[in-house]
Amino acid sequence: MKIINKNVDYALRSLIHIAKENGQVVSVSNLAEREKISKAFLRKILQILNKEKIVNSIKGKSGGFVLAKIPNEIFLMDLINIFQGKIKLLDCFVKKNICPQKKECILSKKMEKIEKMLIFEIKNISLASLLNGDGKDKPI
Amino acid sequence: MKIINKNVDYALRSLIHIAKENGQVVSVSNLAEREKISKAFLRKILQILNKEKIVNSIKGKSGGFVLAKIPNEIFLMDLINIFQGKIKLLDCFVKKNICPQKKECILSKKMEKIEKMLIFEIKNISLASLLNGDGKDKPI
DNA sequence: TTAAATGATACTATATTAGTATCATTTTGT
DNA sequence: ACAAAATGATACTAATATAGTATCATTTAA
Ligand code: SF4
Ligand code: SF4
Repeated sequence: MKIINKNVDYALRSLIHIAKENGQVVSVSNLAEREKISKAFLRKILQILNKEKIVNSIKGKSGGFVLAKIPNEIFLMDLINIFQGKIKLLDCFVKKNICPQKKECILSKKMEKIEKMLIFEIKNISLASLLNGDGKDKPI
Repeated sequence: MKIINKNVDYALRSLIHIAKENGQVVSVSNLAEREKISKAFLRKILQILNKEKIVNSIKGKSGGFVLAKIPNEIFLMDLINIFQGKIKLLDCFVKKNICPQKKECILSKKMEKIEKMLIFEIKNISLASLLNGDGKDKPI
C-alpha cells in the first residue's frame, strides 16, 4: 500500500530539477531523458502543473517550463492535493452520518489526531526544503 | 485519496462488535445486520481474519466468530498489513536502486521520518484502546 | 519554413478496491 | 433423521484509480 503515487513523485522530481536550473527553461524532453521517465507521461504532468500555476510554460521551439513560484512557496501538499486529492486517513462514515457507532467511536477521534499530524508534517515540506544542502541552490 | 480502505474499516468495526459480546459467538448475519454492511462482503472479511488467526470460527448452525486473541493483542496495524499490505508513504526508487537523484535526495529522508512516525502511531492503536471508555468492556 | 516545443484531449492498459454468487461442508435444534 | 443455518473455499463481476500512450493543433525560435 503506497500512499504517494507516481504523478506526485515525478512532479516533485521535475520541480526539483527545474529549480536547480535557476530560471532556465527546461523542456520535457530534457527532463524525461535525465530523469528516465516516459516523455508522454511527464508532459501530461507538466501540463497539469502549468494549469495549477505551479510552473509557467513557454511555447514554441526552445520552449519548456520554469517555476511559477519561488521554491519555498511550493509544497508537497499542493502536489498531493492536485494529483491525489485531499488526504483522508480513514474515510469515516461519521462525516456521511451513517455510522451506527458514531456516538461512542474512539477510532475516528484517534484517526483524526493522526491525520492532523500527518498533514502537518507533509505541509511542512516545501520544494525549498528539498533543495537545501544540495550545494547548487541558494538556501532560503 | 483515502488511506484506509473498507476492508480494514469493516474488519475493525466487526472486531469491536465481537469484542463487546464478551466471548459470545457472533454470526456474520448478525454483524451484517447490525452494522448495515453487505453480508457476502463481510463474510469474506471474516474468513480472512480467521485464516490470519485474529478470530476463530465456529462452524455449523448457531456458529459464527469469536476473538482469537485478547483485544490488546490485536492492532490496527495488523489489519492494514493483512488487507492493504505494508505502509509505504513513498514507494521510493532508492530501494529499487534506479533513482538518478538518490545520493542527494532529501525527500526520501524526510519521507522515511514521517513514515516512521505514522507507523508508530498506528502501531499504538489496539482493539483494546478502541474499546476503553465505552462502558461495556473491561479496560486493560 | 520547418523543427521542436507545448495545449488539449482521447484512448488503452493495469492494478486495486468493492462487491456478488455458488457449491461444499459442518453442526445444531427439532 | 433431517432441515436450517452457519462457515470454507473459490470464482466471478463491477467500479474506480493509477499508469501510460497517442494524436492533432498551435506556437515560436532558429
Ligand atoms: S466506526 Fe468509527 S471510524 Fe468507522 S465509520 Fe463509524 S464513526 Fe467512523
Ligand atoms: S527522487 Fe528521492 S524520493 Fe524520489 S525516487 Fe529518487 S531517491 Fe526516492
